[in-house]
Amino acid sequence: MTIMNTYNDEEHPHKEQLYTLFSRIAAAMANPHRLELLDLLAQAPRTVEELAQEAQMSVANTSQHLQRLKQARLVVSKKEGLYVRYRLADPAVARLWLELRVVAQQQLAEVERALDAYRQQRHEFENVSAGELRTRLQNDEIILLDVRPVVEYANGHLPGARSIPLHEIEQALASLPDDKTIVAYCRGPYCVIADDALGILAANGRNVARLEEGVLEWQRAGYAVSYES
Amino acid sequence: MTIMNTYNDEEHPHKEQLYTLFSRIAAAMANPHRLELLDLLAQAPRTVEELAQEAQMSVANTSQHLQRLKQARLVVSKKEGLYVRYRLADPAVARLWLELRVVAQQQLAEVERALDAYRQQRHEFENVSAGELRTRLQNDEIILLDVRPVVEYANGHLPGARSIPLHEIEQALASLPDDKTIVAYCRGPYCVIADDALGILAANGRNVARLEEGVLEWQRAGYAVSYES
DNA sequence: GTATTATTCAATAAATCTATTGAATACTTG
DNA sequence: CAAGTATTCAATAGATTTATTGAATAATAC
Repeated sequence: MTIMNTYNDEEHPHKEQLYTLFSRIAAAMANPHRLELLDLLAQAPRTVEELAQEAQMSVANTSQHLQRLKQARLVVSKKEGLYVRYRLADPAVARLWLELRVVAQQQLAEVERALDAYRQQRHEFENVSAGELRTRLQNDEIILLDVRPVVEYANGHLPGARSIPLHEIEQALASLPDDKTIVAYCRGPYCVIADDALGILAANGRNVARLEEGVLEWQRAGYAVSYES
Repeated sequence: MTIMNTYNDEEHPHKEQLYTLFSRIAAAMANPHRLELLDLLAQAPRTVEELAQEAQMSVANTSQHLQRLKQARLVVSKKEGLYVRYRLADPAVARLWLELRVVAQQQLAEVERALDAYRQQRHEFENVSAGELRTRLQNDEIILLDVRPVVEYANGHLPGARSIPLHEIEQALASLPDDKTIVAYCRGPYCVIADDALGILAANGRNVARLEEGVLEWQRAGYAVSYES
């Protein structure tokens, strides 16, 4: 079969340049470590060493990956005294990362399997939807906990959420009412922090449930985010 | 500085698997040719040879790139007699591609420059916004032309648009009223087909304007798409 | 059956990407 | 100024990606 093509690259040599620019963004995201870094930065800005620690990689390696992200303009850095603090270049970057996960989860059955392997208590706790959460929170029927590190809470959290980082859960037990369901959330559906927190709470006889959405997903659904405590 | 991390990979070895799965999607998009293929498939399903022709690459090379896209579940293929026809695996893939371009355009000034180089008549024609188009179309003040190939029009087009592929513009001139502004659109802001069409129309004394949005952008803005003529 | 056509496979060399290592740089503290 | 710390740079080897080429496969036409 022979096809005629009337408007192609012969006449428009600059088309390839455009696709090359777009592909550089994708290439910057085409590495599991860099995605983890983006994921962390989507929660809150961080220094190189903090990122290296959280992502369990060497500082030099982390620095190199950050520079590739920076070159693609997905993140920006600012020198703060002795440290260099990185953050996402724009909220649109977080949306792109979210959209990537949507496609992955829809198309790759492996994601479901890997998620079950990673979040082993995934099916142990009752899930609360974002909509349900809002009404039950307004009716004062539940307590909502943000169990991420404080820096992430400070960078934006769900309205009405109380910050209790995972490692402080046990000490905070006494201050939590035992007549209400405690709902915990963390970075989103691919994060285990909330599961771990709920495990501790459930072991102490509390009535618990999980919100799978993180701040990003909450925002994407059109809900507002709080920055004050 | 030393940092304590209480919930990391030591305890959760499956986390890396998840990020690896996500990165495979990005890796599949990390090549200009594959993005061009995705872009074409976002307009309409096509056979390998059609894609090779449109993207100006060898059939073998096109086939290999298509298989990488297929492996990442971004496209699916169906054997139809002698041909293999590829299409996007899901509308979410088109949304991801759109989101990638949004980030690129926002963050990379080079995109603006490359776009100007590619669409040399970019600033020659008046632009019509999607909202304005709708009202002016309802008031019967304009004619809206879809100048993409017929297969793409058949795969979905803006309501009220008339299909006149670029290479048929000259013959169709007589059938176009000369007392109305003619608005043309094609695949979106990174496509020159509409510019070329408007060039011909303007040279023939018509009053013209361009709609930068393509069907994808139109849909993303929440407007409905027609499939009938 | 044979010839034809569309697509895929296999093999290769050039280019790019990655993690590691140790050294270099830049800023702060005293 | 010297010492200490966070980050980046440079060099390297191993792995992955790419385009090209020619052969292999599968469906159709005669």
